[in-house]
Amino acid sequence: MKYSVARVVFNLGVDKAFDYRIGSGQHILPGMRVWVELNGRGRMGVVTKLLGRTQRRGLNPVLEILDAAPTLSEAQLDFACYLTRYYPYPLGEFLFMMIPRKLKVRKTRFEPQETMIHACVPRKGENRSRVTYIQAGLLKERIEAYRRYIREALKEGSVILTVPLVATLKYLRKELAGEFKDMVVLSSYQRDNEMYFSWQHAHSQKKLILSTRLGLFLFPADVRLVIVEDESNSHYFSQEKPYYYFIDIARYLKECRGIDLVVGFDYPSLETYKSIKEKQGNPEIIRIPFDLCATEIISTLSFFTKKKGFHFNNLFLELVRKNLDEQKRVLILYNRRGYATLLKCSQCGHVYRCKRCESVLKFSAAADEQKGVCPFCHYQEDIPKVCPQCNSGYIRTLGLGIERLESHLKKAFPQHKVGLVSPSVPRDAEILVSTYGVLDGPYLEANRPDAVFVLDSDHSLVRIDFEATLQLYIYLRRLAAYTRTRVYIFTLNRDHYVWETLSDESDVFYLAESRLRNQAHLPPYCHFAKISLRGRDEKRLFIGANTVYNKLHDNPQLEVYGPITDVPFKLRGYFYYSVIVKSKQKAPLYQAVEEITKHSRSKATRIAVQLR
DNA sequence: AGCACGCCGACT
DNA sequence: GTCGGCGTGCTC
Repeated sequence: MKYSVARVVFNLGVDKAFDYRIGSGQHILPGMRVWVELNGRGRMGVVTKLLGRTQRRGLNPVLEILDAAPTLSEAQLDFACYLTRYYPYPLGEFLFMMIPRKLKVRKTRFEPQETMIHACVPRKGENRSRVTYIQAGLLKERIEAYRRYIREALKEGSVILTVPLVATLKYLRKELAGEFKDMVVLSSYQRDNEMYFSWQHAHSQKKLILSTRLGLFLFPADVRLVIVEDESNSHYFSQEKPYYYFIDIARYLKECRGIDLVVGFDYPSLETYKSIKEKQGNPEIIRIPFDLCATEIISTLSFFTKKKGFHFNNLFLELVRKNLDEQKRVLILYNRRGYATLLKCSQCGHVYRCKRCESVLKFSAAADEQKGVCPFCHYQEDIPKVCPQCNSGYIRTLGLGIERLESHLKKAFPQHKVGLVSPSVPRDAEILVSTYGVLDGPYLEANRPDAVFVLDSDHSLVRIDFEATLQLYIYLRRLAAYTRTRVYIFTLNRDHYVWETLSDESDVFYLAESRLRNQAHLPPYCHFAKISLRGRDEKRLFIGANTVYNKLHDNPQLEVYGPITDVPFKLRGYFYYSVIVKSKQKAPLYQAVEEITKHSRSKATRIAVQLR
């Protein structure tokens, strides 16, 4: 069969393929990148199919073949098509996510190494594909459990082990390097060339690939097993388009390729909890018993007073002192970065705000650089001593951040070493101060504190987010696993149900949370879409958001809420409104979202969708 | 994604 | 009158 036409897909907003004429002597295979002319300009596209002929006359020629062998395997083309059945994004969007960054740049050629595999490895039989859940309190224990699965799968093909954070990636590499010599690391933090090299290496036979979430898109054709570590971690959510829920992508890859999936966690997401409960796909479940320290809930208005300056309350001081006297290492958690939360002129009351966002600049004195910092876009500004607005008042810093907390602690405990710790700057001291972020990486597990004080547990409950309680529960339980003797939790809401369940079996909390989610029609008991509109003109955006709302409202199968203003409402010069849509059935929701995204293509207001 | 085409308001 | 913003449709 002689092919004379190549069907090409671009990374455009439209879900459409274009046909090009193959010249004599051009050897093209599906999955190759080609350079062609579209609408009068050169463009890179991916060949998805070869055809004998088409109806259309006067096809443009394929100008250049950029690959000596396909950049994308047939398995990847197949998977991209599979994903478009579940997401309202065009095929090209997914195809280009599967190309390493270096090869997305204009006209870079690709000459594969000899060892790279291109042939499509046959799928494993569907009925033989398995899911395994591994629940263990410590990463160390989970890694031990993963070893056996990696070893087995490597006999047949490659293994991808994904982690939510680069810090965890480094830790895992160190742990696994001894046993698995042929290991490749793939992460978006690598430079283009380094990651290109890793990518080529990853596509040779039978490799163990350690990666952040992009690994599931750059998978080699002989992949046999995917392991998703710390499944419920919030870093697995894609922050930009296309929005996806990472564990779903792993599940789709499992179904599409017929491979095995191992899901590891200390505490699962409610989706995963539900699917385990219902024994979906007849999973294998491995539970390693948990070893938790005691937790103490302390009901108090605040851990400090502000009469004539800042004072910690006596109970807090007493408890910290008691632990320090026993030579214990204390960790103090407070979830506000920076020194102060507000910068204000003492004379005219002028408050510093971000130039691009709807936010108040917080004050940071870290690394001895005094700056106003936007908590959302990280815009920075030097703050003068005297107010530029009224030229007379001096600038006051108000509100408590961990940097100021650290300096207060230094004053309260002058005999002891106090230090700030963040996932990126681990440090050793008798009193450590940090935000909750430290719980996401491997740092705390490797540097276990003796006692922990959680000072602002209530803050996390106030968040307008249905995942807030679960998130707090997971953080507190993790703390109890990493801490040697005791976790002290300060709260105003002593009667919140999360406290009652904290020291029970985790099932007690999960059952309570599931019941609430079910009553409130929240995931995993319904399908959920957040349609976000972005635009520079606030009024027009609001009108656009209302149009979206009205369009959806007419559909009796959908529950529609909004439009609501996002947090932050304004970011980097753009305003944000969202419409929330829920539905018992998947089909009507996905169809409605498809309609909305198709018919609202306007330059002034852009739409993004988060589906789950 | 870009670009052309066509519709509408506002202004030398 | 025309200039220009913006919605719509099309690109092999």
